[in-house]
Amino acid sequence: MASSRGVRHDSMRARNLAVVLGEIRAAGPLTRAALAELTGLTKTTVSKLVSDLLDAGVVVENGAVRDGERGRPGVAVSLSGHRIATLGLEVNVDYLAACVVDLTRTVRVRRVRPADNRGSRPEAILADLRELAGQAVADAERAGLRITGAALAVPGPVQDGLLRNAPHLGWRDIGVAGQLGLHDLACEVDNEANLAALGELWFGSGQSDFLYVSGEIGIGAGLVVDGSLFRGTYGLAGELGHVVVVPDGPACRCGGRGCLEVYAGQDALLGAVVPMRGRVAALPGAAAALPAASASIDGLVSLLEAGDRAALAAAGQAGEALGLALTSAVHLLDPGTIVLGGVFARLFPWVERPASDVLSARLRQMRRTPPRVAMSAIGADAAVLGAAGLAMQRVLADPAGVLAL
Amino acid sequence: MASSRGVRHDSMRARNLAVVLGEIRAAGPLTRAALAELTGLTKTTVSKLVSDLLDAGVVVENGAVRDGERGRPGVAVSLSGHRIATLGLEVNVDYLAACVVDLTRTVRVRRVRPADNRGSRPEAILADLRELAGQAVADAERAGLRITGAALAVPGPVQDGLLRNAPHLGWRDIGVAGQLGLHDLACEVDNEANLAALGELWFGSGQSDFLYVSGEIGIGAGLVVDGSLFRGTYGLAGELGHVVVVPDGPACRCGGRGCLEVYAGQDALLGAVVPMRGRVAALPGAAAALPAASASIDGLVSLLEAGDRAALAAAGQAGEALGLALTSAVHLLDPGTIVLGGVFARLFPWVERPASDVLSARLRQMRRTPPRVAMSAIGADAAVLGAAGLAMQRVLADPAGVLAL
DNA sequence: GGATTAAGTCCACAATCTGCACATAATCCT
DNA sequence: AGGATTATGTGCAGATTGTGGACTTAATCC
Repeated sequence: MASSRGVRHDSMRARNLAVVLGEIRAAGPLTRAALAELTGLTKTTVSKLVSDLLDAGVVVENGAVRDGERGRPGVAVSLSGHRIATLGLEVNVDYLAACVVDLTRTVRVRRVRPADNRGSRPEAILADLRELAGQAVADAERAGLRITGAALAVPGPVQDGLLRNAPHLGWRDIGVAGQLGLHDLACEVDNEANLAALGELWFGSGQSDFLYVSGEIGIGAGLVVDGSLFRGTYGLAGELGHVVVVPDGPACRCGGRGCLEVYAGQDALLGAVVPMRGRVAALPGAAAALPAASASIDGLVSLLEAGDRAALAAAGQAGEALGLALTSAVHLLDPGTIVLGGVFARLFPWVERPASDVLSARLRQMRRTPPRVAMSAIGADAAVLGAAGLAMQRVLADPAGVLAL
Repeated sequence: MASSRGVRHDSMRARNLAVVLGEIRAAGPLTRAALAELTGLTKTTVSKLVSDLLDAGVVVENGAVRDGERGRPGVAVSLSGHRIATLGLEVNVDYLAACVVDLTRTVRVRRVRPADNRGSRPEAILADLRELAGQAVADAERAGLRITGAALAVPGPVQDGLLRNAPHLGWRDIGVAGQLGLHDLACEVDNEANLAALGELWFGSGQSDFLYVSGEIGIGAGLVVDGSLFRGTYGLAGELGHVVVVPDGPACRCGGRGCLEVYAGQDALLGAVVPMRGRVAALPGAAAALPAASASIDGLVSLLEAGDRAALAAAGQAGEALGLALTSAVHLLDPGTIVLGGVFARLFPWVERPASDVLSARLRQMRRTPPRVAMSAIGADAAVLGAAGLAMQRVLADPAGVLAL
């Protein structure tokens, strides 16, 4: 219920530019005539707007199309990747990353710097990141791109631009964007899971309604409904990792008991398998520690591929627990489909079946078809890419404002 | 990502009318000068817009205000309850209801007709409801009101205007609005829980961020974020009743096991107390049936007031189970506060404490303050009132379109 | 090669908001 | 009291933007 401002002539024009640009983005190359049809504006107006967009280098004409019968062929316009681009950044536990993405969703620059950021001082890490960002921007500018915005993914909940609590970095209440200090470049900050969901939206399978499950060291999720992110009241929605799976299960670092993270977090997967009552415990040996080879997710995948029994049990249990948490999530959030990312994408062959089975068994009566559980189409870069995508959303939502048209 | 239409002159005006009207609604009586300040429009424009709103009977001038220092006093305008009103309707298991609400949120007409709609034929019930609606509209018209829209609350999930499944009515896939057949009056249909949440928003404690928990025969919830309802992808969000509380608990009618409804639904409260592992079962006698006096919620309240042990245990357990489900809901939905309505409002004194205790124990590390658990300020009419409120939202969102300004 | 069809542009016109001037109505100050 | 001051609300010319129909352009059809 934020008090909204009135519409003036310039905002009318700004809005129409955004509408036209949005239609070009959504429906591929389009002629001016088709745009007039789609937007309800007249051909005259569309012509003028498109002309401005061409001047700004946001769109290009790609030659005549004679898609149909007789009559003068139209000239299709589509997004241009030559001028406008945005910067995505990420701080995570063991690396820093930056990328530059153009309007056509092509990744133009990608830089990753391994680092051990556990328990680090924010100032030092953010100085490193600023340097990395500077390199990425320089690369992009050499390619003739203009960076119009940036966003930063961090491994923890963000409220009002403040990183509340990143347990694995040991950071609390850090005004990240301010300390990063990108000169002249607005930089939004958001949760890794939220931005990874936007990554899936922009660079993934092309759906616009899904719940992205981000299994990194913690487990988070980002819900996309009709192409936009649901953030909840304080921006803290989607904490799938702490959904209750077993009410009197083992303690979780969040203060609760039997959260999803206890059963399907990285610690649980990498050896510290916690039996869910009467299930895994019944499989002899499953509750024991896994062989040493599973000290990393790579190791675990090798064990699973080799058919190691304890590893299979661990993955199966994680899948079941995930299915239980997703059942609650489906009832509460009503996602279109479910996309497993991060660790769960790597473990997909072993995790998907148990999770789907739990989900469909429990949802059978309530929905004719339970949401499909799919694997994320993009890999570990989801969050950085999504950060660039978020910055790009700003351009598309208000090209006039961002580009000073 | 619905393809959006361009802005033309008339839509600019329509939007500005809505902006001005919205500001008057949100910030009480306001002078034209204050409106100009708030909306960013000029005094001239505001004057013209307000003049149209006065002509339409949507707002009234309420005399000069000399709120401050020197200078000519302004004339404040505020919403008028004299002309515009909307109709709220509800079909529920044991009654039909209709109400008429004016722009100032005053309930002008209220009609309830007890009925036993279990396993009934939709045609018959909806014909009764049409009659009731007709009476309410006639009452309103006698009072000089003009009904500009309607909405209908039904006890089950609604998708694309179709009532999917109302287990207690025995209805499946009913195009309710069509069968109701209100001539010339657009009628939206939505879930009882969603509309009760809007009821709380419009007629309750004045907050605009909360999760309304609707404990009727089933348990549902409606999330309001910044004054608007979150519906999920298919309009099925908020099914709190089937959030998993105990993964291997007793079977629920939804096909799942250990859902919240099993522990805190009306059946559970009225005698069929199902022990949650190792908790209630430990209280001797709690798992047994309650005395016969508890065949209704009224009876249960009497027992609780009399200090009946089994009843107290049942309410306490329901509260705990509710707390567990709400924990998951808070992590996923991030509501501002939690408002208990329906049965849980009546049982508030016995249910709130255990629910809050579970919630704060489990959220302690993740949030500085867990969401407050409050009692709904409005009673059993929440859903009908909310239905009228939804119809009113349409008027406020587009006064020009609805009132043909 | 002329008729037909459709895309894109040009130009006069219409809708809406802006900015400033001005009338109005109160308080403040002498 | 009466004039100065201050702020509200309205009238009028002007600016911005979209509209609608006529016109030009470029293709296919016959």
